[in-house]
Order: sequence, then C-alpha cells, then structure tokens
Amino acid sequence: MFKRLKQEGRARLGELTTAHGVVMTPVFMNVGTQAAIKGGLSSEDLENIGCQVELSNTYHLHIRPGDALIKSLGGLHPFMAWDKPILTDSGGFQIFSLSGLRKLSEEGVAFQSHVDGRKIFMSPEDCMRIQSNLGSDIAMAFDECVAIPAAYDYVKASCARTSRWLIRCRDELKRLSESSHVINRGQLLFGINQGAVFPDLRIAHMQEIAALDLPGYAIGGLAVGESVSEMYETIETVEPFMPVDKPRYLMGVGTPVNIIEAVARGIDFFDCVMPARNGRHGHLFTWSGIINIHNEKYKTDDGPIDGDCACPVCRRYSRAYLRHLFKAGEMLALRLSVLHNLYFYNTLTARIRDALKTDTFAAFRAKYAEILDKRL
RNA sequence: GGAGGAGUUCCCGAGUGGCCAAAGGGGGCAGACUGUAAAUCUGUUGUCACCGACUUCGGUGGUUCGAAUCCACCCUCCUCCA
Repeated sequence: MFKRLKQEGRARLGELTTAHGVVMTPVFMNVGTQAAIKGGLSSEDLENIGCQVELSNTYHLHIRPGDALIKSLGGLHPFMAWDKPILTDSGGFQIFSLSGLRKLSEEGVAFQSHVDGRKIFMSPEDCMRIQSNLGSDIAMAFDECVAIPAAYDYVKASCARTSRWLIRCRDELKRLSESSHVINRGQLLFGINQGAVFPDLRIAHMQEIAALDLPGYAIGGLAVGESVSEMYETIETVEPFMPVDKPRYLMGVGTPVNIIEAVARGIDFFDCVMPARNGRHGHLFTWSGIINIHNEKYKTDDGPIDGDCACPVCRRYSRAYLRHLFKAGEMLALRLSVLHNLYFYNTLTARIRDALKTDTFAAFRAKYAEILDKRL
C-alpha cells in the first residue's frame, strides 16, 4: 500500500508499506544480487548505512543456492539475516545481460547457466514461483529488457509479449497467494514498462499494464544504450500515464544526478550497481563530485574521502590509506569503498526526502545536479 | 689461480645479423563501468619539433650496406674446482 505524503512539482514524497515494514520514498535500494552486497558488506553493515530495501536476483538465486533451499530455510529474510524489505528482480535483466546465453520464446526463456552451462528454463510462472519461494516483499514481473538501439518492430512485439507475460505473472502470484504453503502472502507485484525510446510504444505499453491495477509500476529498459537525454525524455513521456497513487520504480538507474533528475520527473524507487561496482573500482562519490582514489594526487592526502560525509569510513580513514589499500590489493579497500558509496546513495535519497518535506527540493536539485556527477 | 655461465628498456624476462624502440609478465600512470557472468575490462608506459627523427640492450673498439644479436679487450655478478 502506497501513500503519497507530499508533492513538489512532479517530485513525490511517499511511503510504501510492505510485509517487512514501511519504506520511505524516494528510496535507493541496495543491490545484493546473490543475497550479498559485493565488496564484503554484511546485513549489519546495511543497517548501519541507512539501507531501507535490499535487492536480490531471481535468476542468480535460482541457479545458486536454489530457491527451494532458501524456502526450506524460511526464505531470504532469515537466510541473509535481513528483516527489512527485500525486492527481488525477476531475471528480465539477464535476458539483456546474458543475451548470448539464452533463447527467448512465448513460453519463456531457456537460459544456459553462466555457472555450469546447464539448461534452465524460466517461464513467467516459474519466475513467480521462485520469487514466492524467496519470500521477497516486492516481486518484479518477468519482462524482456531490450538493448538499445532496437528496431521498432522488434520492440513492439517484445512489449506485447511482456504484457502477456505480466498477466501470467499476476495470475500465478494470485494462485500462489491462495496456497497455504507460501512464506510471504503479502508479496507485492510490480509491473514493468518497456518500449525502448519509442514514445508511442512506451505510452501504449504503460496504459496496457496500468489497467491491471498492480501494487506498483517500474520503468525498465533504460540505461541500456540510450543517451542520458533520451532517458530523461522517456521518463517524461511515460510518467503521465503511470498511476499517481502507486509507487514508481526506475530500474537500474543511476548516477546521483540521474536519481535527482528522475525524482524531479516523478520517480520514487531506484536501484543501481554503480555505487558498489564503481566503488570496488576506486570511484568514490562525494558531495562535490567523483574522485578516483587510485589517482596519484591522493598519495599523501590525509583527509577523508569526503569532508561532508559522516559515514564510518570518512570518520576514521584517510584518502592516502584507502589508496594504499587499493594499490596493495587489500580487500579492505573494496569493503571501505562500497561502504562509503552506499552510505552516500542512501544519504542522497534521505536528503531528497528531507528537501521534499521542507519544500526545498527545487533548490536541492539546483545545488547538486550540476556537481555530483562531475569527475574531480 | 682454473673451468663454465650471465649482464636487455622501472623490475622480471624473451630475443642470437635486417620484419627490434625491442615479445610476455609485473609495477607505474590514466580511463571505462547505470534492474552485477565485473576485487573486472581498456589504453598507455625511452626522448622529441611524435605519419618522422634521435638515443637505448654492462663498457670500449672492431667486422658488416646493416649489430641487442658476430669478433677483441675490459668491467661486474653467479656456479663449480683448487
């Protein structure tokens, strides 16, 4: 159940109630694909950096360790010792990212496991059964994330199939929720809008799925090859057709500025691997821009990553030390960097919420949208 | 004292007459990364006036149209024998 608390322009302040608690939006969801944040963060760390929602992946957990095992251990929440909300992504992104290892049909997707090569067939119904076994609070519909550039006719046919799959997802989840064996009866299904950068396809598809009156809606298939302006334009195109009183999730996006700009265009939920992956690669987000801690200029820098950051890393360690950890190949470098970056992203959305509460989001946007993505 | 072996660009290490400014690692420097097959990948790493020129393969001389590669002497290091 989603409640809109406030609005400034198109930007919204809200809260979504899930089986494992209330999520204040706009929110950044922390990506732990295999029920773990890469870089060595624990569930306890997530609590300490203000994480509201953890995100895991259906395809990856189905392959290893298997959703049946996780269900037998009580579901993802006890399994990873995280009792706050969890969203599971459907595996639709793997249709895009593992495009060389799968075959698509009306019935579903035949993946060749990237781990051991074995065949894994996933229909929309399978996808819902897996997510039900995982026991997540929010289940994503099984969609096809289409790479851009894409041919119009292909995208049109793909959207039609994604719509048919969505109905199958909804019906299967409904059937499951009536069974006495499910571990999370209150699981929310979010439908996913596709259509690449074709305005008419985006709108038609959004209208189609909005009619199903689902608990939430996502914009998928962005940040997969289009320009940033095309991404913003696509959000602006679709947003008026998204139900007003339902949560809106922009999947896989993005940079700090992308998030601010998407909030300004009416988005509530975000997730992105960028803070974790780029952090592991030495790119650290600060309130004055992005630094590459590998750079020689930080060799003797005894200041924190960010003087304006209150995270556990900035309170204690210097840039020079962090740079040394990277150069020396110490895994602590990865852990501290990811910890800082995720703290930054969670704090970014917390500050956006604060700005919305005090009707100062426009000023916040003007102040930070210029600098946060800048390389220092 | 005798007998072998070796000295290559920041390091290790290939190369034994022209296709060599010199393979491949490492290290250094820089870049990419957006619902994670990523602790990954890419570029660069003698100098300069850089589509070309110059200097470089322990040192000095020599052979040759041409040498890191062949010859002579010298220097240094390693192994074995006394």
